[in-house]
Amino acid sequence: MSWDPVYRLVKQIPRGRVTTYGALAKALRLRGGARTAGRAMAATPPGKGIPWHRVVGEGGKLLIPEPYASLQRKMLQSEGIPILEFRVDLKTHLWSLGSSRKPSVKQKASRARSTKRRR
DNA sequence: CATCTGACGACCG
DNA sequence: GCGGTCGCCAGAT
Repeated sequence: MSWDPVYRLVKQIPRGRVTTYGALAKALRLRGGARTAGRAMAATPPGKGIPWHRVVGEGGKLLIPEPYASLQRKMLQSEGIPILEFRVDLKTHLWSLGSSRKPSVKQKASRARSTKRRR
């Protein structure tokens, strides 16, 4: 598949270092941009020795959903990379005084498809 | 073959 | 800072 170059690069990330999807995409000139790099990781076949956990979002943010997220944190920490993460889950627990936002349980249904593409 | 789906990120209000 | 939109395109159905 066309992910080969991506995997090859990711495999070269030295222990204790990380990179971002955007950087990856840029380095490889992926036409789809960071997103394509992301898909490449999502399609990463396990057991191939590909250190997918060393690829994070721009700014060092961990974007992947569970159950990978916790695994990734664990692996990175075991490599000596501290994860700074304090902050409560404001998104779901913040009570906006008075009015403002409502904490409804609405799913974020990932990024809503653009207006034309609704289902 | 047609559609839907996103491990993103830049931009805008 | 936060939520929504847009571009982009390889797989899965």
